[in-house]
Amino acid sequence: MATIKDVAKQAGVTIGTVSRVLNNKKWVSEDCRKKVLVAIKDLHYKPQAHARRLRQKHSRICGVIAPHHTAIFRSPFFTDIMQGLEEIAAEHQYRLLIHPLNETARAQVSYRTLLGDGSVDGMFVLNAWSTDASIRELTEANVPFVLVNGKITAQEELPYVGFDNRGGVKKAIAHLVDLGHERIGIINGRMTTTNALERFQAFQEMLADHQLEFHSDWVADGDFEEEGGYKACLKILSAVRRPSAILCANDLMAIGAMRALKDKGLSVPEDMSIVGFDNMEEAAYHEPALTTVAFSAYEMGKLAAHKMFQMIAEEPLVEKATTLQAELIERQSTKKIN
Amino acid sequence: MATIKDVAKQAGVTIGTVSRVLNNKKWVSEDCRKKVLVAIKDLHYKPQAHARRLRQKHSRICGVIAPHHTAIFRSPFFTDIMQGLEEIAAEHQYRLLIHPLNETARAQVSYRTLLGDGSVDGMFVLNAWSTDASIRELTEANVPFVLVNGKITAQEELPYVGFDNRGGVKKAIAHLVDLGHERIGIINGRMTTTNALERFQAFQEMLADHQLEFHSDWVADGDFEEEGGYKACLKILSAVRRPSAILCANDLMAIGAMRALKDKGLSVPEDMSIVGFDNMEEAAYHEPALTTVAFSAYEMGKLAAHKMFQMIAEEPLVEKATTLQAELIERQSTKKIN
DNA sequence: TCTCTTCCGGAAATCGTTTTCACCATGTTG
DNA sequence: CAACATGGTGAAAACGATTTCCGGAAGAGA
Repeated sequence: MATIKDVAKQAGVTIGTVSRVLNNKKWVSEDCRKKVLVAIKDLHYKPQAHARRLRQKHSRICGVIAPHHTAIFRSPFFTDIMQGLEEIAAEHQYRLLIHPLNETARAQVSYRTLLGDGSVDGMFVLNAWSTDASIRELTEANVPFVLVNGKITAQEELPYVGFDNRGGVKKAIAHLVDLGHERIGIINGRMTTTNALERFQAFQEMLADHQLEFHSDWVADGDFEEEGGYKACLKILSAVRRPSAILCANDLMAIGAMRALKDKGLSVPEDMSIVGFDNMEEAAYHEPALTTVAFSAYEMGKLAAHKMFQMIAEEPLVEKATTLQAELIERQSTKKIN
Repeated sequence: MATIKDVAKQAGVTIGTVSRVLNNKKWVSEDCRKKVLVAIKDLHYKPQAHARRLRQKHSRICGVIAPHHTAIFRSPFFTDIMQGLEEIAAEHQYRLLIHPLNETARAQVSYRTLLGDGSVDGMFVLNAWSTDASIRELTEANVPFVLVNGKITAQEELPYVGFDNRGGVKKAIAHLVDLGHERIGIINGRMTTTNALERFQAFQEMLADHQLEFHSDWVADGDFEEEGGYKACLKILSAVRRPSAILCANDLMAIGAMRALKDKGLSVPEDMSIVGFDNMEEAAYHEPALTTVAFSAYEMGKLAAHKMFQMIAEEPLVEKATTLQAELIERQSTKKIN
């Protein structure tokens, strides 16, 4: 490996001069610059990243971590976020360092440890749990970070990008009310997540706003999984009085719920209207096509990255927490009630 | 930020001693070790990664690059590979550095530049094109690398992990022959990729083996996309004599092909048998369920990572190129011919 | 008591850069 | 002509760790 010394010797100058050429600094004669450039090319010289970073105190690398998930690459949701992060990172010539977490590491992830070693200029924290107090370590680490699609319930406002769950639920409920529904149930996601929490809270508020009945028999947890949605739906169907519509906190559970309905001999939307969340690809192909509240995880990733690079550039953040607007996509799984 | 000097001062020892404690070296008294440990904890000290790496010449980081693809996180195929990489990396306490490539960067990616700066201990190259001669730079860079799911057509054998495409095609054709098919068409993927190339070559050979007719009217390119599969199928259907079965180089094209057949009023498998590749999730749900050749991208990722860590440990590779076996999954899209 | 290990701490070199500072020519101004 | 900018260069000091080498103290054996 050629070092800067070799280049200097070859070009007949000192390493200081080589460094100036490398970093496009002023005060290098055209003559000298050329000599150095030739030497660099001849020796296939490439500055050592670590040496450079040691001196410069930054790495052009951002970390990505999802503290509560094992198979980070398995979920289209995560990967959509990362695609957004990646594209904006590329624009800034930054790279993404993925922090794998095995079973033991996840149990006791220390953000101070992860950030304190200076290997990243910033950190994206994906899907943090609302109960994860250790997030607060991030603020002590003195490294910019952005919480994405999951934040802790805390007093202080941390840099955050997420979905406008209230707005989404509002649109969904308004749609169902428009169609004449008065008995509306909900299949929830895991309540440690921000999205599940906010969707459920908004659900309750919207029912109150429309002066609709809230019935605990019409509430079930589905854990954001297809199978969970199936079971949750069965539970709701076992109620003495049934709702006429069910709001599902994501599409996967909605598909599970529709499977349960089919198994029980009920048809969608004739016997039950279903609304999902996320607008995943299968939602459009499903029979019947699923009415759903659409959010873009990809856009969320881009937004998060933009926020990050503002912080890295030490520009003031116009808003600490940003939410993405929801769009209701009406398909065949909801129907006017008679 | 506390440095090793601060810790040394606090503990009343020299930095050499602190370093020995940090790296669990011998010749440190229990007494002294404790003092240092306390100081480290008190000061929230974390060794600077870059300084350490500068000295130690390795980073516990592996790079991941997909030189010919923009949206690396968009394909379940890539992300499955990465999930495999990630899990094995976690076992070795390695992290993954994703190299984003924007339009301009992709055009002139230089592996020498990417690897020469010493920021990664190894590099995974995903889906390299068979025509990409610049891959050869990797060998000069003196950094371990593994080609995954895509290799160049070259004399020398490079470290590679991929699918046993021959075996897969062999099983698919044998299955169709068993069912009595004699006229078999193929919808190809992009021919710059190893998988498409190998699948097509194997297809031709297997036809010859079974002494079946090879007809250029029954061959079409579908670019690995759903829409491409649709168009390619239409092209094949326009032949004067039609095949009775079509092999599709991936499931996405198979689904497109089946859509084209449906549009033309033909039914699968009654009028046409279809075999796909990859066993993507939708293949099982599709109506009719798709018979397909199953490969596991996830396993491929794990295998690639294992190979990588063998190389990093400087153990001799038992085999340079490894291929994953295929499994034929028979579903409803193929049928015995009368 | 002397010497020879054995065990451990401290000083200094090193990794490969960037950055600061000093210096020397030149040319410019008072 | 003195004083003073100014552009170009080299020498050396960081950056924060690891690693090597040296030497002192303690303990053992003669």
